[in-house]
Amino acid sequence: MERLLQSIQIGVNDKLYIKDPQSTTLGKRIVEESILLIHEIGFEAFTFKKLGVKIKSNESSIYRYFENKHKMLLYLTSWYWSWLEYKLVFSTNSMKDASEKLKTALAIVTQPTEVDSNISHINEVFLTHIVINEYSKSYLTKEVDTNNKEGYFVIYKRLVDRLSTMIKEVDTSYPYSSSLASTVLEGSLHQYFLKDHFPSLTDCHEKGDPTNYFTELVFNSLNKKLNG
Amino acid sequence: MERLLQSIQIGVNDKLYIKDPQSTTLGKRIVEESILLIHEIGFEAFTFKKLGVKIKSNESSIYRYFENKHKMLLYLTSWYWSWLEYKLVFSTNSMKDASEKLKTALAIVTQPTEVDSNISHINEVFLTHIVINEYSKSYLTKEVDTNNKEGYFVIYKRLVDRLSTMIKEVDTSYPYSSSLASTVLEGSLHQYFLKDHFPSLTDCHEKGDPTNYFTELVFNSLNKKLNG
DNA sequence: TAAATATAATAGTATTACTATCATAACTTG
DNA sequence: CAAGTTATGATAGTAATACTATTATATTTA
Repeated sequence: MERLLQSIQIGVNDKLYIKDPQSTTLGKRIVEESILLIHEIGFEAFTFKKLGVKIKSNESSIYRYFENKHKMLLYLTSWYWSWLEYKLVFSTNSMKDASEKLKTALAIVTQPTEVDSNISHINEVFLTHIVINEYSKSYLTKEVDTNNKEGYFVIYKRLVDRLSTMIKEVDTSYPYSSSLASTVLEGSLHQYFLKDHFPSLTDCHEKGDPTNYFTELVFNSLNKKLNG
Repeated sequence: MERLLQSIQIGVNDKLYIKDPQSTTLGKRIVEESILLIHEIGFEAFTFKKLGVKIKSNESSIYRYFENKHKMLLYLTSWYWSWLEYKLVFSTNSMKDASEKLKTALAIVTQPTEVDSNISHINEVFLTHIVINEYSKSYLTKEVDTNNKEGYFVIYKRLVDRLSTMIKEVDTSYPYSSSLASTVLEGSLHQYFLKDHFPSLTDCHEKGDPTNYFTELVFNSLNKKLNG
């Protein structure tokens, strides 16, 4: 799978950048180092000026790639969801049994990202951390609806839809497949956050816990039980 | 219940303010109008200067009540969770059957806030909207751990704990009571957000849907079923 | 080699998120 | 009711942010 992923272009909405950062060395460095810097100091404290210093380039050069840091966050998180979507599709598309398929899908979206799969200059471990800590900020804004109309969230929406479809394939009669799918995706990020900062609010302390918790949650909600 | 609530002091951590806004007319106006303004323009665009203009007072006077707008958000959201906690406690403490109790609790925490119960100068409908749209921002920061140590999230944590305890009272063997409780609280806010901005990602379009969805989700996870 | 393009350097602006100081208004207590 | 205390208001000032604009200098390409 790693080899397959290496040859694939992770595609994000081209309105998210002014100039495609994948197209130049500087662009790649901007993306690469922005992940490290946001991870390090957090999105609030992150500025293009600081990034410029870090990459020994100029603030104004970064502005030629991204309109502002919010669009950059949308770019990075879209990249992440696109990457997850590929992992999901490759792992499940050959599967026939709907329950096994859903089980695999749930594992993909709830497992921790532990190794940098070296697709590119992008550090997926740090990026996952950014998604956990900052993704909500990308849509909890007054501009959500316009941003949504411009297609900035299509990849995430498609991912929820894929999960929702897999849920329906296990139990057609279940009326909350979209809610359950969105709960799993959002909830999984939340459980990882709680594990690090509010351990008393979660039971997911060990590696496989989020996957087990959400797998049980989903299959207990559906008529056709796993392995049953 | 409304009468009971009227006589109760909603208590928030006193480190969240410099001077207790409940203690003066100006303080109450600051809180009252901040809710309207944050609701109107969003937390990012909200500033003490703008609030000063709105309440025909001075920026510097507001700084005498709150250190900064982040602490103000923590104050407002703490107030909200405290209010919800009282509603939860009053509605459930006389109940004996664990399942019925949990069912009632889930209804309280997932129901939409539709009427301003007129406890005070605080508009609970708008405040609920603020919690849905801004609460995550209060903890998704680099300062979470220090803020947490200072007790800024105690009320929320106590609420999750109450829910978690009620879950355990229905099914002692369930190993994810804290995760389930935190999923319900966070997930409920998320479903309301999706309903307004990403309707395709949720099935909760009608009034009672979030309550039904989460009630089913919880009871299907537990051994002792509702009405069974 | 000239032209085109990308990047770097510098300067400048409005706004934000404050702090500090001083004046005045309002309330409190002797 | 006067004097003191405290609350509020007005103004000014600062460093940082989030940009825009301009010009200079590399680097690439035709």
